[in-house]
Amino acid sequence: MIRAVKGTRDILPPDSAAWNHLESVARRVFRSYRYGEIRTPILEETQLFARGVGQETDIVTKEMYTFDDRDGTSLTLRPEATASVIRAYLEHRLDQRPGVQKLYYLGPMFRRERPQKGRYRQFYQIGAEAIGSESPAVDAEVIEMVIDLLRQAGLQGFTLLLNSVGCPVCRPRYIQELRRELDKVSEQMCLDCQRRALTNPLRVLDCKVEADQPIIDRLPSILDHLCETCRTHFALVRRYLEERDIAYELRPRLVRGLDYYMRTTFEVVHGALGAQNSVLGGGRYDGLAESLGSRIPAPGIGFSIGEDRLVMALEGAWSDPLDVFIAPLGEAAAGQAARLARPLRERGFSVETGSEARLKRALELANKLGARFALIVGDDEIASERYTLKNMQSGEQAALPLDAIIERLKT
RNA sequence: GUGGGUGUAGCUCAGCUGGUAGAGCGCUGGAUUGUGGUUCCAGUGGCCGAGGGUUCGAACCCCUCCACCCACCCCA
Repeated sequence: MIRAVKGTRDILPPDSAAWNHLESVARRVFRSYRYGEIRTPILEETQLFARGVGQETDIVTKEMYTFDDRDGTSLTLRPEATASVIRAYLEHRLDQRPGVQKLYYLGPMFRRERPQKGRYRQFYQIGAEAIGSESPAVDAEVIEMVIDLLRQAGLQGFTLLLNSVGCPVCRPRYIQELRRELDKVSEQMCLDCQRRALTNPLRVLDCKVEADQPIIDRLPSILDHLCETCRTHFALVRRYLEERDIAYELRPRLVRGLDYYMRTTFEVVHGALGAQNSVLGGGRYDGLAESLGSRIPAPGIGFSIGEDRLVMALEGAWSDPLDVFIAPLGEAAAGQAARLARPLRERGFSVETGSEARLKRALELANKLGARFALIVGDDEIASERYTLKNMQSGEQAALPLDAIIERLKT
């Protein structure tokens, strides 16, 4: 048998209802902050990600689905969306439009990693970007919005982690300092850290090995090495968040894996997600446009939610119950059942019409389908134009005209 | 890419020291007339992940693959 390819999966009903619910909450929240949807291609030129995400990142070096098009152009299935959004912003000169450009997106991303809990090769992200301003007030609103979204989606027990990773002025100085300190202590650390100390010292801060923690705690903190501009920016972001009553944990050790992040970075974590406890990640990326070769600046901040993980973290399956199961008795009744179904559907009720020969079978099926009501349409009903509406939970039933049925369904 | 775990019915699993498979749930039908859920009865369903080996005989032991899951790396 042909199966779904590794790391991809089918999302079937009733599970898909939870996804739809989450997506409609997200759209509603985005709209309330006046973000508009952007739909970018899933396929982009490889260069976009190589330069945007960062030549040295894991994503670019080993996780991209890349292939040559027939004309030889190298194409890649998008591993994330921010680079595409910035590309579109520049391509369509959105910088010429008034105000901050506020865009949201949702859809599949692709990374060729070993799948595990909360990690797929095709996974879904819901994200947003606010482009065209360096103001810390924008940072605060973006974070406020995503927290709002999580709340409205019904997520409980999550933690917002906040940090600043500096800018091209202060980060290199910090990394230099970090390297100096690591030279002294790295041999006491785990093998991974010894490797990281040489290749990517910032990653050492992320190490989860228990024995390394005291050592890491004594390493210099980026927050003590921010330049003046970054320091005031971060102070303001924090103040604005506090003014909005948004609780966060300061995590000077929070490092993001994509090269383009600068200044504000944040992440939301949730227990019960396994090793992949991050529900969302985001940050500011003021230099991204330039690294794509643009002369037009596009300073911005954004986030992206791991939809697969958020769905996993949301407890209780979202169900979409069947309102009415119509059980026609006999061939004459089938036509009448269809005539009754239409006005009910027009009013937004979900309706299924059965075709069971015996009422017993029809009710059995209505029960299995989880119908709230069954509507029995037989000869008596057709003659009197009063149809038997049965409440499947209580078992109560009554013969009612159509308008009364509609009223009853609303309960 | 590296480790660990697991592969038996649609699903969740049992199968003792090797004698060619079971349960629960589900699904289908029955307990007669236009009343479901509970109950009872019957039925459906499996090249025991694949290939090879040992053996009179393998779901079970050995080898090799493959798939899925979890973890590392890294990230959503």
